[in-house]
Amino acid sequence: MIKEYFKQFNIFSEQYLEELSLLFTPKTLHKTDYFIKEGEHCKEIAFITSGIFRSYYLTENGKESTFCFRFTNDFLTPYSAFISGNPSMETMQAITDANLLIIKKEHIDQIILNDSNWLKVLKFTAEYEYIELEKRFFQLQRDTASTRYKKLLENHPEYIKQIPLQYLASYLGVTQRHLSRIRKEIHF
Amino acid sequence: MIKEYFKQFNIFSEQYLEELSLLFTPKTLHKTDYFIKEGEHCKEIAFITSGIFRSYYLTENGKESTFCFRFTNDFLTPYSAFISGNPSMETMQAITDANLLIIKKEHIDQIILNDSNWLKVLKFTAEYEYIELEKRFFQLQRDTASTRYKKLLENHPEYIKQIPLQYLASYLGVTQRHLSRIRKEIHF
DNA sequence: CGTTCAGTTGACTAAGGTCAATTCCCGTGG
DNA sequence: CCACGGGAATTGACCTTAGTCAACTGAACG
Repeated sequence: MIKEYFKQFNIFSEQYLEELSLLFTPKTLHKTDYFIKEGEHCKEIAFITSGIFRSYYLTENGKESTFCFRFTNDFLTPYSAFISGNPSMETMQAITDANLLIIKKEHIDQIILNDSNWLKVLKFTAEYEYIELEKRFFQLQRDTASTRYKKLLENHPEYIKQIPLQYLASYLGVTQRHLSRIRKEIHF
Repeated sequence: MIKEYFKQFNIFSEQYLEELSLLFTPKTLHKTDYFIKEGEHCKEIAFITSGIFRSYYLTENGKESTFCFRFTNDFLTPYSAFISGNPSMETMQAITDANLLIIKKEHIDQIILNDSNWLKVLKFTAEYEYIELEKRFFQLQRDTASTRYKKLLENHPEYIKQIPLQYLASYLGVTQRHLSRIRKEIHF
């Protein structure tokens, strides 16, 4: 739940969070529907009440490179487009049927205006996202594809269970052909 | 200059920046000296008045993987260790003789305490660092080593001029042997 | 002139990509 | 219950990219 998420900051009163919840409106997406496409501006943010999303961007030769996945109880936003105001590089697509709670970006901008509690939350979020991305960067730079798969298996077994191999391969930065080789080698 | 850097935020008065400058103390490092080593906590931040630094971390087989470089007029800090308070993954080493202006982290913590101007600066910084890192991540995930080198040549020719190939190769995520191949192929 | 350090190159190996064929799985309709 | 159609995953054969190790070149400098 949204309220649960914001409680971790120990900043907002129960009543405030109650009111905040009212600003979100439900929305349903079906498998293969888009939340946002490359080139669009970020006009809304969503909280995923059910479903899985994939974020990808396009390479020069027109192929898709998977950046990340978002699951139930995650927030869903093209983060760099959200903070920069630039058009999104990412395309975010539902890979299962999904239910969202949506809030307009203009709403957010109003809420956080000159509010140092929200400033703290956004600073925390940016720092958190940085650290997570840095971890992935380190892995991508120094580990072999096989090591990356093994670590994913340890740290995020839910990825391997719930996500089609085609997307997993692209997330790990290899082809599906090669991921198959890796899986064969590991599961002996 | 430090004052110049903070002027971009249009937040601080000339006088405030003057006082701020006084909190920094000069320090000289020689080529191969360390600013911080892996495992240490981040206790100070530096502004580079002259020199070049390299940040790297260690891989499983004991090799070094170069994360980034910092030049004159950049700030120098193991950013993720700074924001998280955890021991640094990064080792930061001078690759030329260098002059720094140092400020203690405890000083910073005092200054920013409940100061919403500084909160804005730190939020901006975190978001900026996130976006820069995301760009590099995208490149690493989708481009070949050859493309990465070409882009570096376009966007940061100063890297190629000023940094030993050994470190450049590691920054690009390849061996020096392979970088040599790439250079040969490009410079016809 | 030797020494040292940075960069290049050759020969070989390993990791990973390409393309296409095949198998597996599962749902749906007869 | 079976047939078959389509999407997901695996595999084979071959090619390209990148790593390993070691020898070599070349400038820099006392």
